[in-house]
Amino acid sequence: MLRRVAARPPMSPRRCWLVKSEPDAFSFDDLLAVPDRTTAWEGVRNHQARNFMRDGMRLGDPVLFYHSNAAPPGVAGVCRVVREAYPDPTAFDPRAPSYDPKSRREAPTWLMVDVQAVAPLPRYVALDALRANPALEGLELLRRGSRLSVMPVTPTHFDLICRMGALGRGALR
DNA sequence: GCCAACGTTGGC
DNA sequence: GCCAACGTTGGC
Repeated sequence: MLRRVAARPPMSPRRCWLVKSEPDAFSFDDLLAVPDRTTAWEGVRNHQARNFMRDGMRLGDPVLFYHSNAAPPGVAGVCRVVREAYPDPTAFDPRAPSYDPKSRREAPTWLMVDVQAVAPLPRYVALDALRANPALEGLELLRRGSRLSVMPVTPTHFDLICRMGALGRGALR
């Protein structure tokens, strides 16, 4: 019996994302080692990044995991959204570095999503390789002064970066 | 560790 | 609402 499984209407392209993490703090390998290979993306304290999580990120959306402040910086792996935006409890915790006294439980300012590791990129895709690929023109990450920690990536760019990382098709989508 | 490029804060 | 000072991000 045929069963309809499409999670979103036809012609609605799946959105893709990129998140940054400093590997010294939390690397893609760390994500692979965590129970369920799933973590809450806590601590985002930028409104635009928050809005992407709140308004854009949907269950199942694929996400590139980027290592910032690394040597070299680059894309280390792929994960996916496994829980949509919900309040970030670290904003309520006075001892947390990301504590925000202005965020109240009744009206949380800051949200987070859960992401689950899908697969590491067999070949790490370093930032200079991204910059060297003309087909990646327009990638938000490469914009001068870009500092967003959560940003959208077009499906075309997403697929290309996966291919640059030698990730076999079918790991996603 | 340096510093450019941002975002935020707060005085006015 | 302007804008200078300050803090943070993140490549190098």
